[in-house]
Amino acid sequence: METQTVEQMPTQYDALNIEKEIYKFWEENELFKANANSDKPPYTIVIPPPNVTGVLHMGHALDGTLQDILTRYYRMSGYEALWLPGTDHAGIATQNVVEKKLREENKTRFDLGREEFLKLTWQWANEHKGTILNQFKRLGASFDRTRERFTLDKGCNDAVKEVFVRLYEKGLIYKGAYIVNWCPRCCSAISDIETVYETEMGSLWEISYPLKNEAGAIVVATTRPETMFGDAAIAVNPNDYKYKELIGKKVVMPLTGREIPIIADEYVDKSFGTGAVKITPAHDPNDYEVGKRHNLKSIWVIDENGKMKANGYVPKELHGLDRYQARKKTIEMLKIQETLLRTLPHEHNVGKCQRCNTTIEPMLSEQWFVKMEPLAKKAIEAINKGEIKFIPERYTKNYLSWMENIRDWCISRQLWWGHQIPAYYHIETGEMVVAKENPNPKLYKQDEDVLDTWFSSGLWPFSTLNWPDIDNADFKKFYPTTTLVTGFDIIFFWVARMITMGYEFTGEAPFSTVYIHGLIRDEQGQKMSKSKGNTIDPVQIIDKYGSDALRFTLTSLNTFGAQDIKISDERFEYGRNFANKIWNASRFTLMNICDVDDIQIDFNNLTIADKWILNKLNETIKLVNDNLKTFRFGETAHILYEFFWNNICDWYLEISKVQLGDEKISMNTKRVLKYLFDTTLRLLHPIMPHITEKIWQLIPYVKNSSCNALIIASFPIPDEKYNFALESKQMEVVFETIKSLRNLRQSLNINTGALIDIVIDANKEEEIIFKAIESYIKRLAKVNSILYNSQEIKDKKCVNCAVSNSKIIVPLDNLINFEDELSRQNKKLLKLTNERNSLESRLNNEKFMQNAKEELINQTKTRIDEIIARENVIKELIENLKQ
RNA sequence: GGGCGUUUAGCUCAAUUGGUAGAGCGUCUCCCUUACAAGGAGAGGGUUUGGGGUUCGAGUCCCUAAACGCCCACCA
Repeated sequence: METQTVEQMPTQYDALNIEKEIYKFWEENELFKANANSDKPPYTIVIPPPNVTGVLHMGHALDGTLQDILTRYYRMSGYEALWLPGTDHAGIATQNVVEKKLREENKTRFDLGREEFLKLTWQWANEHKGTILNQFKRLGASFDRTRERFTLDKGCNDAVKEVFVRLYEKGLIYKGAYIVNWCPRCCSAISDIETVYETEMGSLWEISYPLKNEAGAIVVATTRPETMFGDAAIAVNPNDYKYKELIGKKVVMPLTGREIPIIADEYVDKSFGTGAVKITPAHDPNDYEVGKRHNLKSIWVIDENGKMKANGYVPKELHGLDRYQARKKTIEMLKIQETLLRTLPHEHNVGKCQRCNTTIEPMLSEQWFVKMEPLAKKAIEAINKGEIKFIPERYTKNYLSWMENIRDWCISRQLWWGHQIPAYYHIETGEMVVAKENPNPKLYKQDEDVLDTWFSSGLWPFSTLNWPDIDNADFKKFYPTTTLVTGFDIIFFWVARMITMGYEFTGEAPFSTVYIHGLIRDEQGQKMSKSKGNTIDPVQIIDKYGSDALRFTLTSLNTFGAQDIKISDERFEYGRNFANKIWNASRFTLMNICDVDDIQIDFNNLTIADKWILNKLNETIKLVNDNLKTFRFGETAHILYEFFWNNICDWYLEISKVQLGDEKISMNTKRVLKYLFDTTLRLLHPIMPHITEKIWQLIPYVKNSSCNALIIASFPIPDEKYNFALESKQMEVVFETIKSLRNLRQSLNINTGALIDIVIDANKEEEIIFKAIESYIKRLAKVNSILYNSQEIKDKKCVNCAVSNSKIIVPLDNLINFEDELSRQNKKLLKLTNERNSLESRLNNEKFMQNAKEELINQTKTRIDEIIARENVIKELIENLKQ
């Protein structure tokens, strides 16, 4: 790393350059690389693989930051930490991108053929693979890229085939004809959870179906008149007296004249619409079930592209028409025939393809499914036994209710980009063989379909560790993984599947903890999306504010259990300002400790302030450890911010200026400063890795031969020898005194430059404390002299303030506004009196005395004594002011 | 329809087993004091969404109402 002297450090932190320099340092020294042969206990996180087509968004930035914090924390805490990176081949998304490019050249994938198309897609994927993970690097991600994986690489493909074959042999994978969610744009089946429902305003059309051979008709209500050509029956509720007589009769369909029966089925809701439903088994899931019960024929009238089929069931005028045009045309035709009775406005939920937002067409087709129930069983038990914990816990319920009502998973996709299903059909006989390899390529042809992307993602925690080779070092060392970090939006898509697959194939939980964080939203709480144009690009934020600033801000916003995290560009100023504060405080410290010796802190030569800050640091160490262990990231950030800014910067550094000027304690103060910064930078490192690494390496002596980088330095743990309860309490007097005097100066409008003289009227006990802290008071409150004899200023005009149980008197030569001062003191007194009254009423309450903890009672008594003493001081002041 | 979450200062959010509310930003004063104006010092600002209950004591626990948000289910 470049050497730089403290004097050369600019007054503003140059995040951009320093972050690049530091990341390079980590990479060149291979500090992210995990060692499968080490003796340390493992800590493993596998990245939720971002889409290979993707670019970094704020969700990744948050997710990545949290994973990096954990990885760095455990790495520093003595674990063999592995954060395993990789990308997802993202079946539909990637294929869509490549097809779009082809379309620009007026080509389709069919023009190229499967082999050529895949070649092109691989080329594209390989070109883009690096993009997103390189963007993760800007975040400071300490993942081990020597172990980087891709869900479609050879190893993952082997794992997928192994899993598919085993599940098939167990009877847990089957092929069958069912109604699936069909996306006419993607031209593929999709699973239930890839279908999102949106409420839309539509119409409910009432169509009259005349009875056969007699007068009268039955009126059905439908939202989809274009499917009527596939009707196989009209259904009514068996208990519906309106239609009792009609059950078993036939109707003649309008437009086509085909005859269909009227049947009775419980499924029909008497109160909805007209109480009569047309049944279209090939194009509606409920109708399909009804059809099965009544042995109805499935009639396809819409094809894979969402166009009307050109068959005998569909009127010629509609052949090849898009489903929406066909709907319009059908209505027109019905109107002419006067069989359309009414059109009612109707709000309903329409299923859309999660990927392309096209309206789903429920369609009967033959697909591959995973039988989920037996697999889910183990995954449910695991949670109930506590083998896997969700954090926050409430997501457990979510997960369980989904698992308990799980339905079979449609895993085949009519795409080319993905894991091709390892099923082979005999060219002549059609006999099917499911196997990892084609038994004879001359005789067998592989199934054309590929697997749902989430099928391979579901194996990610072990496929990336070289499963099914369970004897390899990585799998042995790092599986099961430790923590999974992700957003709640993919619990079902991904987490649930990893758990089921993990148990089925490795016999154990793929991870012990699932940490669920919130989702990033814009200032208004809206989801960020490109189409809304409300996205904030993390890379731009890093360029503008710095990576550590981004990380710190995101972390601080991610308080425990938060499910929305609202951000705006300006919010990152918070992190930037903090980074800058760290930078400048460190500059100050480094300048002052450049000649520090390499000797331990002399505990016999510590000042009250030293002991206070060491005590505070020790408390902070405990809090940070506790909060990081329990995934309280936002809280950790706040604790560190508060400690660094309010304790170190606002007080200790100012006090250290006094101490550094005192020969007797100067060197020991430097040692304290060194220890303080060394330790605090370690605490901050997981959240703000770059700036802390940079500064830490500039601290004299801390970078020794056994550890030349903060990233692998040990994380602080609390140590009793730094507990100084008494001195910490005494320091409160310093703070109170200085604050009171500052307050006084401000309210009396005393020139900031002017030094004042003060007289302290204290009891013996407190006088000792005040004498010990005189130098701090003088410096920080700009005091010239301190006297302890109030007699000397008896006749002077004075203004006073109460501090602890003492009185600080400031003689004034110039006039002050006694009215203002009086009201200020009265206000203070009132506040104290109110507090005392409230506390006293507690003590007077028998039940409180019975029920409250003794400690609390004692605390209350002590507090009352304190208040009384202060009240007396203030009352006296008020009397003086009145005179 | 079922489930979950949220509601605290003008805004964004804290408050770890119930002990009497804090921070950042914004506002107002003052200050370029030799680490930092991306800074320092100080001030103002809250019947903790409404109602009821348990308790000596409730932002915190229970009931209830409302508003907002999310997830699941998918009635033509």
